[in-house]
Amino acid sequence: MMLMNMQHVIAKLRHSGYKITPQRLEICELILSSQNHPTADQIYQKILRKFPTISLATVYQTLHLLKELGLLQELGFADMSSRYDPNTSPHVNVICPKCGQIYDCEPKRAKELWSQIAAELRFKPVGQRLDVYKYCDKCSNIQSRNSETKNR
Amino acid sequence: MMLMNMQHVIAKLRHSGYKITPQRLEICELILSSQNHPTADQIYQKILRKFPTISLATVYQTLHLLKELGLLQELGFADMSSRYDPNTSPHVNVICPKCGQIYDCEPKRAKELWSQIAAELRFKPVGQRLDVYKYCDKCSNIQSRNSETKNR
DNA sequence: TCTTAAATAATAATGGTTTTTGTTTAGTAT
DNA sequence: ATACTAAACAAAAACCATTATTATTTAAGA
Repeated sequence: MMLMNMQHVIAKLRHSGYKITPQRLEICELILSSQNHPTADQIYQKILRKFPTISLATVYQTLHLLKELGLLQELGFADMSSRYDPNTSPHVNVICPKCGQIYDCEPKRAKELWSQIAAELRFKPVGQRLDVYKYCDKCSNIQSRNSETKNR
Repeated sequence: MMLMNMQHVIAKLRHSGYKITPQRLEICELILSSQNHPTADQIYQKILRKFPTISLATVYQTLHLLKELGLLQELGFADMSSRYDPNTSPHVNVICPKCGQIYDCEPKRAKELWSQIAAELRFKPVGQRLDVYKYCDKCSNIQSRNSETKNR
Protein backbone atom coordinates (compact mmCIF):
# COMPACT_ATOMS: atom_id res chain seq x y z
CA MET A 1 0.00 0.00 0.00
CA MET A 2 1.45 3.31 -1.01
CA LEU A 3 -0.96 6.22 -1.43
CA MET A 4 -4.28 5.81 0.31
CA ASN A 5 -7.59 6.42 -1.45
CA MET A 6 -11.06 6.93 -0.05
CA GLN A 7 -12.16 3.34 -0.68
CA HIS A 8 -9.20 2.16 1.31
CA VAL A 9 -9.79 4.63 4.12
CA ILE A 10 -13.42 3.59 4.52
CA ALA A 11 -12.57 -0.11 4.47
CA LYS A 12 -9.81 0.37 7.02
CA LEU A 13 -11.98 2.39 9.38
CA ARG A 14 -14.81 -0.12 9.19
CA HIS A 15 -12.57 -3.13 9.57
CA SER A 16 -10.86 -1.58 12.59
CA GLY A 17 -14.16 -0.81 14.29
CA TYR A 18 -14.16 2.96 13.91
CA LYS A 19 -17.14 4.94 12.72
CA ILE A 20 -17.38 6.52 9.31
CA THR A 21 -18.11 10.18 9.93
CA PRO A 22 -18.41 13.08 7.47
CA GLN A 23 -15.64 14.93 9.32
CA ARG A 24 -13.20 12.04 8.96
CA LEU A 25 -13.94 11.58 5.30
CA GLU A 26 -13.55 15.26 4.56
CA ILE A 27 -10.21 15.45 6.38
CA CYS A 28 -8.96 12.50 4.35
CA GLU A 29 -10.06 14.03 1.07
CA LEU A 30 -8.37 17.31 1.91
CA ILE A 31 -5.06 15.58 2.61
CA LEU A 32 -5.32 13.41 -0.46
CA SER A 33 -6.08 16.35 -2.74
CA SER A 34 -3.26 18.54 -1.41
CA GLN A 35 0.13 18.39 -3.04
CA ASN A 36 2.24 19.79 -0.23
CA HIS A 37 1.76 18.14 3.13
CA PRO A 38 -0.57 20.39 5.13
CA THR A 39 -0.41 21.24 8.83
CA ALA A 40 -3.29 20.49 11.19
CA ASP A 41 -4.28 24.14 11.19
CA GLN A 42 -4.21 24.40 7.40
CA ILE A 43 -6.56 21.43 7.23
CA TYR A 44 -8.73 23.03 9.89
CA GLN A 45 -8.96 26.32 8.00
CA LYS A 46 -9.98 24.57 4.80
CA ILE A 47 -12.52 22.27 6.38
CA LEU A 48 -14.25 25.18 8.10
CA ARG A 49 -15.84 26.05 4.75
CA LYS A 50 -17.82 22.82 4.72
CA PHE A 51 -18.09 22.25 8.50
CA PRO A 52 -18.28 25.69 10.11
CA THR A 53 -18.52 24.29 13.65
CA ILE A 54 -15.77 21.66 13.48
CA SER A 55 -13.23 21.76 16.28
CA LEU A 56 -9.49 21.86 15.83
CA ALA A 57 -9.32 19.04 18.37
CA THR A 58 -11.34 16.85 16.02
CA VAL A 59 -8.82 17.50 13.28
CA TYR A 60 -5.98 16.43 15.54
CA GLN A 61 -7.83 13.34 16.75
CA THR A 62 -8.59 12.26 13.21
CA LEU A 63 -5.03 12.81 12.05
CA HIS A 64 -3.72 10.70 14.92
CA LEU A 65 -6.22 7.97 14.13
CA LEU A 66 -5.23 7.90 10.46
CA LYS A 67 -1.60 7.75 11.54
CA GLU A 68 -2.26 4.78 13.82
CA LEU A 69 -4.08 2.99 11.03
CA GLY A 70 -0.98 3.47 8.88
CA LEU A 71 -2.83 5.63 6.38
CA LEU A 72 -0.55 8.62 6.67
CA GLN A 73 2.77 9.72 8.10
CA GLU A 74 3.28 12.54 10.57
CA LEU A 75 6.37 14.63 9.86
CA GLY A 76 7.52 16.48 12.96
CA PHE A 77 9.75 19.54 12.68
CA ALA A 78 11.77 21.64 15.06
CA ASP A 79 10.70 25.09 13.89
CA MET A 80 7.18 24.47 12.67
CA SER A 81 4.15 22.38 13.35
CA SER A 82 3.75 18.82 12.14
CA ARG A 83 2.75 18.08 8.58
CA TYR A 84 0.81 15.10 7.31
CA ASP A 85 1.84 13.00 4.33
CA PRO A 86 -0.55 10.45 2.78
CA ASN A 87 2.39 8.75 1.09
CA THR A 88 3.82 6.19 3.53
CA SER A 89 6.10 4.42 1.07
CA PRO A 90 9.83 5.19 0.82
CA HIS A 91 10.22 8.55 -0.92
CA VAL A 92 12.13 11.79 -0.49
CA ASN A 93 10.73 14.95 1.11
CA VAL A 94 12.45 18.00 -0.37
CA ILE A 95 12.23 20.68 2.29
CA CYS A 96 13.25 24.35 2.32
CA PRO A 97 15.07 24.94 5.63
CA LYS A 98 13.99 28.59 5.57
CA CYS A 99 10.25 28.63 4.82
CA GLY A 100 9.37 24.97 5.29
CA GLN A 101 7.95 24.44 1.83
CA ILE A 102 7.80 20.71 1.02
CA TYR A 103 7.35 18.64 -2.06
CA ASP A 104 7.66 14.92 -2.62
CA CYS A 105 10.16 13.28 -4.88
CA GLU A 106 10.42 9.67 -5.97
CA PRO A 107 13.93 9.09 -7.28
CA LYS A 108 14.30 5.77 -9.02
CA ARG A 109 17.10 4.95 -6.61
CA ALA A 110 15.07 5.73 -3.48
CA LYS A 111 13.46 2.33 -3.11
CA GLU A 112 16.69 0.61 -4.04
CA LEU A 113 18.53 2.63 -1.40
CA TRP A 114 15.84 1.74 1.04
CA SER A 115 15.92 -1.99 0.46
CA GLN A 116 19.70 -2.13 0.54
CA ILE A 117 19.87 -0.22 3.79
CA ALA A 118 17.12 -2.36 5.29
CA ALA A 119 19.06 -5.48 4.31
CA GLU A 120 22.23 -4.13 5.90
CA LEU A 121 20.39 -3.19 9.10
CA ARG A 122 19.30 -6.82 9.58
CA PHE A 123 15.72 -5.93 10.56
CA LYS A 124 12.52 -4.93 8.84
CA PRO A 125 11.65 -1.32 9.76
CA VAL A 126 8.04 -0.34 10.40
CA GLY A 127 8.53 2.93 8.58
CA GLN A 128 10.99 5.50 7.34
CA ARG A 129 11.56 9.16 6.62
CA LEU A 130 13.93 10.62 4.05
CA ASP A 131 14.37 14.40 4.12
CA VAL A 132 16.55 16.50 1.87
CA TYR A 133 17.11 20.17 2.66
CA LYS A 134 17.32 22.62 -0.20
CA TYR A 135 16.57 26.34 -0.26
CA CYS A 136 13.61 27.04 -2.51
CA ASP A 137 14.03 29.64 -5.26
CA LYS A 138 12.47 32.41 -3.21
CA CYS A 139 14.50 31.73 -0.06
CA SER A 140 17.79 31.12 -1.84
CA ASN A 141 17.64 34.69 -3.15
CA ILE A 142 17.01 36.15 0.30
CA GLN A 143 19.66 33.85 1.74
CA SER A 144 22.38 35.00 -0.69
CA ARG A 145 21.57 38.65 0.03
CA ASN A 146 22.08 38.19 3.79
CA SER A 147 24.88 35.66 3.78
CA GLU A 148 27.71 38.13 4.34
CA THR A 149 26.50 39.24 7.78
CA LYS A 150 26.55 37.38 11.09
CA ASN A 151 22.88 36.48 10.87
CA ARG A 152 20.99 34.75 13.63
CA MET B 1 33.41 17.62 8.14
CA MET B 2 31.49 14.86 9.82
CA LEU B 3 31.64 14.62 13.61
CA MET B 4 32.68 17.78 15.38
CA ASN B 5 35.36 17.83 18.05
CA MET B 6 36.22 20.47 20.63
CA GLN B 7 39.13 21.89 18.64
CA HIS B 8 36.79 22.40 15.75
CA VAL B 9 34.07 23.96 17.88
CA ILE B 10 36.47 26.47 19.42
CA ALA B 11 37.94 27.42 16.06
CA LYS B 12 34.52 27.82 14.52
CA LEU B 13 33.22 30.00 17.36
CA ARG B 14 36.29 32.23 17.30
CA HIS B 15 36.32 32.53 13.54
CA SER B 16 32.63 33.45 13.49
CA GLY B 17 33.05 36.13 16.13
CA TYR B 18 31.33 34.39 19.02
CA LYS B 19 32.75 34.20 22.50
CA ILE B 20 34.22 31.05 24.01
CA THR B 21 32.34 30.50 27.24
CA PRO B 22 32.50 27.64 29.74
CA GLN B 23 28.78 27.02 29.27
CA ARG B 24 29.12 26.61 25.52
CA LEU B 25 32.09 24.30 25.81
CA GLU B 26 30.38 22.12 28.40
CA ILE B 27 27.23 21.80 26.31
CA CYS B 28 29.33 20.73 23.34
CA GLU B 29 31.20 18.15 25.36
CA LEU B 30 27.97 16.70 26.72
CA ILE B 31 26.54 16.26 23.23
CA LEU B 32 29.77 14.84 21.89
CA SER B 33 30.07 12.33 24.71
CA SER B 34 26.48 11.13 24.52
CA GLN B 35 25.62 8.22 22.32
CA ASN B 36 21.90 8.83 21.92
CA HIS B 37 20.91 12.31 20.78
CA PRO B 38 19.81 14.16 23.90
CA THR B 39 16.95 16.62 24.26
CA ALA B 40 17.55 20.18 25.45
CA ASP B 41 16.19 19.28 28.85
CA GLN B 42 18.39 16.19 29.17
CA ILE B 43 21.42 18.37 28.45
CA TYR B 44 20.16 20.92 30.96
CA GLN B 45 19.74 18.29 33.68
CA LYS B 46 23.25 16.97 33.14
CA ILE B 47 24.96 20.33 32.97
CA LEU B 48 23.34 21.45 36.23
CA ARG B 49 25.91 19.30 38.07
CA LYS B 50 28.76 21.50 36.89
CA PHE B 51 26.85 24.79 36.48
CA PRO B 52 24.14 24.81 39.15
CA THR B 53 22.78 28.22 38.07
CA ILE B 54 22.70 27.71 34.33
CA SER B 55 19.44 28.58 32.63
CA LEU B 56 17.52 26.33 30.29
CA ALA B 57 17.30 29.30 27.93
CA THR B 58 21.09 29.33 27.68
CA VAL B 59 21.02 25.69 26.64
CA TYR B 60 18.53 26.45 23.90
CA GLN B 61 20.46 29.50 22.71
CA THR B 62 23.68 27.53 22.54
CA LEU B 63 22.07 24.64 20.68
CA HIS B 64 20.63 27.03 18.11
CA LEU B 65 23.99 28.70 17.68
CA LEU B 66 25.76 25.38 17.15
CA LYS B 67 23.10 24.46 14.63
CA GLU B 68 23.59 27.68 12.70
CA LEU B 69 27.32 27.10 12.64
CA GLY B 70 26.63 23.71 11.09
CA LEU B 71 28.13 21.85 14.05
CA LEU B 72 25.06 19.80 14.83
CA GLN B 73 21.69 18.83 13.45
CA GLU B 74 18.38 19.45 15.15
CA LEU B 75 15.93 16.57 14.79
CA GLY B 76 12.37 17.76 15.30
CA PHE B 77 9.68 15.31 16.32
CA ALA B 78 5.92 15.27 16.32
CA ASP B 79 5.59 15.53 20.10
CA MET B 80 7.18 18.97 19.78
CA SER B 81 10.52 18.10 21.26
CA SER B 82 13.85 18.21 19.49
CA ARG B 83 16.97 16.13 19.80
CA TYR B 84 20.47 17.16 18.88
CA ASP B 85 22.85 15.14 16.77
CA PRO B 86 26.54 16.08 16.42
CA ASN B 87 26.81 13.92 13.32
CA THR B 88 25.79 16.04 10.33
CA SER B 89 26.89 13.63 7.63
CA PRO B 90 24.51 11.21 5.89
CA HIS B 91 23.68 8.45 8.33
CA VAL B 92 20.63 6.59 9.58
CA ASN B 93 18.77 7.39 12.80
CA VAL B 94 17.14 4.24 14.14
CA ILE B 95 14.15 5.44 16.17
CA CYS B 96 11.62 3.62 18.33
CA PRO B 97 8.20 4.98 17.36
CA LYS B 98 6.90 4.24 20.84
CA CYS B 99 9.45 5.63 23.31
CA GLY B 100 11.59 7.75 20.99
CA GLN B 101 14.86 6.02 21.79
CA ILE B 102 17.44 6.77 19.10
CA TYR B 103 20.73 5.38 17.99
CA ASP B 104 22.89 6.11 14.97
CA CYS B 105 23.74 3.66 12.28
CA GLU B 106 26.24 4.02 9.45
CA PRO B 107 25.44 1.43 6.81
CA LYS B 108 28.30 1.05 4.39
CA ARG B 109 26.06 1.79 1.45
CA ALA B 110 24.26 4.77 2.97
CA LYS B 111 26.62 7.48 1.77
CA GLU B 112 27.16 5.88 -1.61
CA LEU B 113 23.49 5.49 -2.39
CA TRP B 114 22.68 8.82 -0.87
CA SER B 115 25.05 10.59 -3.23
CA GLN B 116 23.41 8.77 -6.12
CA ILE B 117 20.03 10.10 -5.08
CA ALA B 118 21.47 13.59 -4.75
CA ALA B 119 22.83 13.29 -8.29
CA GLU B 120 19.44 12.15 -9.53
CA LEU B 121 17.76 15.13 -7.85
CA ARG B 122 20.04 17.45 -9.83
CA PHE B 123 20.99 19.64 -6.88
CA LYS B 124 23.35 19.60 -3.93
CA PRO B 125 21.34 19.41 -0.71
CA VAL B 126 22.39 21.57 2.25
CA GLY B 127 21.55 18.71 4.59
CA GLN B 128 19.59 15.54 4.99
CA ARG B 129 17.82 13.32 7.48
CA LEU B 130 17.35 9.56 7.26
CA ASP B 131 15.07 8.04 9.87
CA VAL B 132 14.19 4.38 10.23
CA TYR B 133 11.48 3.30 12.64
CA LYS B 134 11.87 0.12 14.64
CA TYR B 135 10.34 -0.83 17.97
CA CYS B 136 13.05 -1.22 20.58
CA ASP B 137 13.20 -4.48 22.55
CA LYS B 138 11.31 -3.05 25.50
CA CYS B 139 8.51 -1.49 23.45
CA SER B 140 8.14 -4.38 21.03
CA ASN B 141 7.18 -6.60 23.97
CA ILE B 142 4.55 -4.16 25.18
CA GLN B 143 3.39 -3.67 21.61
CA SER B 144 2.83 -7.37 20.98
CA ARG B 145 0.90 -7.74 24.23
CA ASN B 146 -1.53 -4.98 23.25
CA SER B 147 -1.73 -5.57 19.52
CA GLU B 148 -4.96 -7.54 19.59
CA THR B 149 -6.98 -4.68 21.09
CA LYS B 150 -8.09 -1.43 19.49
CA ASN B 151 -5.41 0.56 21.20
CA ARG B 152 -5.16 4.29 21.02
C1' DT C 1 -37.24 3.56 15.84
C1' DC C 2 -34.42 2.82 19.97
C1' DT C 3 -30.24 2.28 22.25
C1' DT C 4 -25.63 3.12 23.36
C1' DA C 5 -20.92 3.53 22.89
C1' DA C 6 -18.24 6.42 20.13
C1' DA C 7 -17.35 10.86 18.11
C1' DT C 8 -17.73 15.73 18.19
C1' DA C 9 -17.45 20.74 19.83
C1' DA C 10 -16.02 23.82 23.09
C1' DT C 11 -12.85 25.03 26.30
C1' DA C 12 -9.20 24.55 29.56
C1' DA C 13 -4.77 22.78 30.46
C1' DT C 14 -0.16 21.26 29.22
C1' DG C 15 4.63 21.70 28.27
C1' DG C 16 8.49 22.54 25.15
C1' DT C 17 10.44 26.59 23.39
C1' DT C 18 11.10 31.60 22.92
C1' DT C 19 11.22 36.27 24.47
C1' DT C 20 12.27 39.79 27.68
C1' DT C 21 14.95 42.19 31.04
C1' DG C 22 18.46 43.13 34.10
C1' DT C 23 23.11 41.33 35.47
C1' DT C 24 27.52 39.27 34.51
C1' DT C 25 31.46 38.25 31.69
C1' DA C 26 34.86 37.36 27.65
C1' DG C 27 37.75 39.74 24.82
C1' DT C 28 40.07 43.85 23.63
C1' DA C 29 42.27 48.27 24.36
C1' DT C 30 44.51 51.11 27.50
C1' DA D 1 47.08 44.36 35.11
C1' DT D 2 42.78 47.38 34.69
C1' DA D 3 38.97 49.29 32.45
C1' DC D 4 35.65 49.16 28.87
C1' DT D 5 31.91 47.36 26.05
C1' DA D 6 29.31 44.42 23.44
C1' DA D 7 27.96 39.84 24.01
C1' DA D 8 26.34 36.20 26.89
C1' DC D 9 24.04 34.81 30.83
C1' DA D 10 20.11 33.77 34.43
C1' DA D 11 15.58 34.30 35.74
C1' DA D 12 11.03 34.62 34.79
C1' DA D 13 7.16 35.52 31.93
C1' DA D 14 5.06 34.77 27.56
C1' DC D 15 4.00 32.01 23.63
C1' DC D 16 1.52 28.65 21.05
C1' DA D 17 0.95 24.05 19.01
C1' DT D 18 -1.00 20.22 20.87
C1' DT D 19 -3.60 17.45 24.26
C1' DA D 20 -6.99 16.57 27.84
C1' DT D 21 -11.55 17.28 29.70
C1' DT D 22 -16.50 17.43 29.63
C1' DA D 23 -20.98 17.82 27.98
C1' DT D 24 -23.57 17.11 23.78
C1' DT D 25 -24.47 14.85 19.45
C1' DT D 26 -24.40 11.03 16.27
C1' DA D 27 -23.31 6.53 13.64
C1' DA D 28 -24.46 1.92 13.58
C1' DG D 29 -26.50 -2.19 15.15
C1' DA D 30 -30.62 -4.27 17.56
